[in-house]
Amino acid sequence: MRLVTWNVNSLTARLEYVTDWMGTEQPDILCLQETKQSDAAFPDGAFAALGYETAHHGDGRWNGVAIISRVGLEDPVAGFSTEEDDQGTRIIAATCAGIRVHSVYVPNGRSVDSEHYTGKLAWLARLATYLDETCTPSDPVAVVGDFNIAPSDVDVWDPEAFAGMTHVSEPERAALGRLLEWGLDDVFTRFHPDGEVFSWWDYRMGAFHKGHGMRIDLVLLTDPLADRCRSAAVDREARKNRAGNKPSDHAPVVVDLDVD
DNA sequence: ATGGTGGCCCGGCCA
Repeated sequence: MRLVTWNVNSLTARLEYVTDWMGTEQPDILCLQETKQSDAAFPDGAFAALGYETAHHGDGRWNGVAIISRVGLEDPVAGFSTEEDDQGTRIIAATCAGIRVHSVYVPNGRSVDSEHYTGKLAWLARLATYLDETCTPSDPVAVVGDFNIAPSDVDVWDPEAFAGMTHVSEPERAALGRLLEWGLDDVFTRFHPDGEVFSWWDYRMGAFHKGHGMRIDLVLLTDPLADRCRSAAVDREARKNRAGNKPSDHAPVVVDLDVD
C-alpha cells in the first residue's frame, strides 16, 4: 500500500499536475494540504473518475486539507471540536483500509515572537489531545502532513541559517516529540538516518537548485504500521516543472507499507 | 539586499 502526503499549494492551480502524478505514482492514500479551496469547490469528481473517494476540509482561501483514497474511506471527521481550536481547516481524519488516517497542516508560526507561534504550539498540543481522545497507539494510525517543523538539524540545509527562527525551535521540536512519545514514529528516518533529504524548498533565490530545503512534511505511524514500512522517499522530480505546469514548493513524501 | 517567488484575488496577505 502506498501512502503519500503532499502540500500542493493550491489544488485549483495544481489539479492536473496532481492527477498526472497520481497516474504515474499510483498512491492508494493521498493526503493533501493547502488545497486553498472550499468544500464546494473541491474537485471530488476528478478524483472519483480515477477511482478514488475523497474527504475535504476547507474554507476556500487559506489552508484546506484532504484525504483521497482508493482503498476505502469511512467515518470522516473534519477539524477538532471547534473552529477556534482548528485555526482554519487544518485537520481531517478518515479510516482507509482499517487505518485511521489524519491529514494535517500545522500552522506556520511566522516568527518565534508572534502570537501565531503561540498558536502553533497550542495547535500541536490540541493534536496530541485529539489523538488521545480518538485513537490508541496500538491501533494502525497515520498522522501525515505539513508539520512546519524540521525534526532535527539534519533536516535543514543549514542549521545556522535558521538560528532563532521557527520550524527548528526547541518548543516546536518538543511539541513534535510529545506526539512521538505518545506512540508515533517518524518512519522516514529509518530509511534516511543521515538526513539531508528535504521535502520543501523556498520558491525564492533558486533554493531548490541550490539544495536549500527542509524536511517538514512528515509521515508519523504507530507501531503496527511502522513495522510494516518498506520504503520512504521524497519525489524530488515533482518539485521540478512537470508538463509545463508550475510545481508546488513542496514535494510528495511517499511511503510504501506491506499491508493488504 | 527587508529583496527574492508564487498563490490567493486585485491590494495586500500568507508562506
